[in-house]
This record gives sequence, C-alpha cells and structure tokens, in this order.
Amino acid sequence: MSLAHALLAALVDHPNSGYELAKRFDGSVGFFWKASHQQIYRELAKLEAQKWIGFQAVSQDGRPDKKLYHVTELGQKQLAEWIDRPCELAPLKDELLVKVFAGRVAPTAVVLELKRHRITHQERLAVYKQIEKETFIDPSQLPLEAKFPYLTLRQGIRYETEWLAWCDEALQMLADQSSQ
Amino acid sequence: MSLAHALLAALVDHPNSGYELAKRFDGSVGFFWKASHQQIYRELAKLEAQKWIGFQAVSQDGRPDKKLYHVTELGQKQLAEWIDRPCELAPLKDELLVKVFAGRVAPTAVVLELKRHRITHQERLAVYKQIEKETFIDPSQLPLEAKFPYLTLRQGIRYETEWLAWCDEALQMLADQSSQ
DNA sequence: AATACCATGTAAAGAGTTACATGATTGG
DNA sequence: CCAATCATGTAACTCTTTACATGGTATT
Repeated sequence: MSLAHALLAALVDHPNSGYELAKRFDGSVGFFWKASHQQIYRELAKLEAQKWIGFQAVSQDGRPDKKLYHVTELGQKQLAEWIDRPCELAPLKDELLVKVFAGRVAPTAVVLELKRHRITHQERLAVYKQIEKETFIDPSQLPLEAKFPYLTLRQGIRYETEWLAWCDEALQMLADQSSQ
Repeated sequence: MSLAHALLAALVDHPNSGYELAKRFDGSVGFFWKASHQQIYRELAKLEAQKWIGFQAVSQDGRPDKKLYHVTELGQKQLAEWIDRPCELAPLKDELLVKVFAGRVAPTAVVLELKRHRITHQERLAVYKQIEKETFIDPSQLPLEAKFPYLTLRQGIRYETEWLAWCDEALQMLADQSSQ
C-alpha cells in the first residue's frame, strides 16, 4: 500500500513522468523508498485508474512522448489521510547485520564486507553533504514547505554518518582480536 | 533468498523451534530482520526439504511437542558461501520519511507522528542499553564469536540514538516555524 | 469463564524482483 | 557502429502480509 503513497509524495513535490520518477527513486527519493521502473509504471497505472493522479501527454522533439503525472485533489486527500494514520517503525531487513551476527562462520569474509560497505557509506555521505551545502544554505530560514524535504536529507546524513562510525567500530573490534 | 539465511544465522547461534524463532524474530533478531511466524514455518519446511537444517521432535509435559531445528553441515557451508558473496546496502523503505517528505500536505499530523516515533525509539534504545549493560560487561574481552552478536547490538544502539536525535531536530525545526 | 501462552500450520492476496520486449535519438 | 539515454510497458515468479484454522495448558 505504500509505494502508492511514496509516488504521491514525489508527485505532490512536482509532476513527473514514470521514467523521471524511476530516476528520482533511484536517487534522492531512494534515500527513503526504493522502487524499480516496472513497479512504478504498474503502480502509476493503478493510481490513474483510481483517479488519485492524472496525466497529460507531452510531446517532445527528438525524444519519445511522455506522460506527465500530477496528483488530483482526491489523491491529495488520500495522501493527507494516510499521513494522519499512525504507522509502525520501518521494519529492518539488513543483510550485512545478518552476516555480522553469523560472523563466526566466515570471519574474514565479514571483515571484507564491512570494508566494502564502509566505503559505500562514505561515498553516500559525501553526496548528501554536498547536496546540503549546495541547496540548503540557511536551513533555519527555509519556508515551512521546504523544511520537510530538508529534514529527510538530514536523516540521510545522520544515517550514513552512523553506519560509517559503526563500520569503523566493528572493524577495529575485529582487528584488535586478530592482533591478540 | 534472505529469510533463509537469517534463519540459518539464528539457528547457528543456537537451535530453536519455529515458535521460538518467531519470538526471537520479534525481539532481538528483529533488530536486523523481521519475519512473521507464517513465513518462518514455511521457510523452515523448505530448508528442511533441502537438508540445510534438520530437526528433532521434542516432547514436553504440559505443552505441545515441538520441532527443534539445527543447521546441518550443508547448511553451514551454504551460510558461509552466502556471507562470502558481496551484498548491496539494505534498501530503505521508511513510511515516516515519506510522510515527512510530503509534510506540507498535513503538517500537524507529521508533528504528531514524529512525537510518537520519538517515544518508540527512546523505549527501544533503553531496552538495548539495558541488554548491553547486563550481558556485555567488558566488550573488549569478549571471545571472537561473541563479538559478532555484540556488534549487531551496537548497531541497534547507534541506530536508535540517531533516530531519536533526528526526531528531536525535526520537532525543533518544525516548532520554531510555528512560533514565528 | 476468559484470556494468554504454547505450538503448528494453510490459503489467498498483495508487493516486489527478474526477465523480456520495443523503438527512437544522441554521443563517442 | 556501438553504447547510452529516453520512454514505456508485459509476464512470470518469488516473497511478504493478512486472515483463517486448530487445540491443549496455565493464569487470573
């Protein structure tokens, strides 16, 4: 039920085609929701059938036509109602943590994975910090509507910072061991 | 493909029945993998059919019989091979962040949700810290095999700490706004 | 007497992944 | 000429969630 609302949230921010949404879900929106283009096209068709969103066909020169989707009034009402319904904390499913938990079965492989993930978190953090620097110069002066997306970026920064620090803690703890 | 490995990881730690696993996945193991009892029973049947796990029927007095599952040698080999294969970062799907992103559609509801989630994170953090205090008195002196589960607990503590801090940051930023 | 806990499952529906499919344009 | 980008979709499969189903024991 939630990809629908993630799409509404993205489209309420600004109208997009399915293709553009797929790219957003692979980039900034992907920091809090992942979805493939197949899933997105299927869900857009459903939302359109329910009249939660509408579209205009836009013809472009040198490129295929696209369907520019926008949220209808009904869609906005549905989104607001969904926000109003309390939700659970996001359920965790983290393969790396499963690997670490079972680490004694393959200790050296776990250390390698930690190093790999450490680098990825570092890269993501750099990207987020860059976005923060470039697009949010004075956060306290933002108008209310801009504070909401800014806060999701802040979560991303905190999240990646935390993972990076944990990878370091883990690598140090496991390195200490082997040098004993 | 991964619930299988999460179950192997839990069973390698120690043998359990499906019922006990369901409780573990609702508690400590749930910090990195969520699964319902229905999913668990179905997956256990599959793993047993593939001979990655085996079980002994245990009869108890005053309680129904249970099937105590354990990981076979083949299962351990499979688990080690899976750990060896590099994995992606866990994909995020967080309803609260979707709500915050679309916050301008229902600002007061978002603040309420932030407050609710803040309390839940606070409670979880307290539980994790309690576990750390009670069962890991001197982490640097732990034998290697105990360091692995300890590190997943550390992740849990960092994760909840980070969420709590972010909820506070968000609530403050949104409160500032309304007082202007 | 009612509720909670122990213990195991099936069935149906919904969500997500992987593979397949097409076709034009642009840049190296 | 080959690869990448733009743009949209279908089909099959797997995974997850929700609801249904049973039945004994322990506690309030």
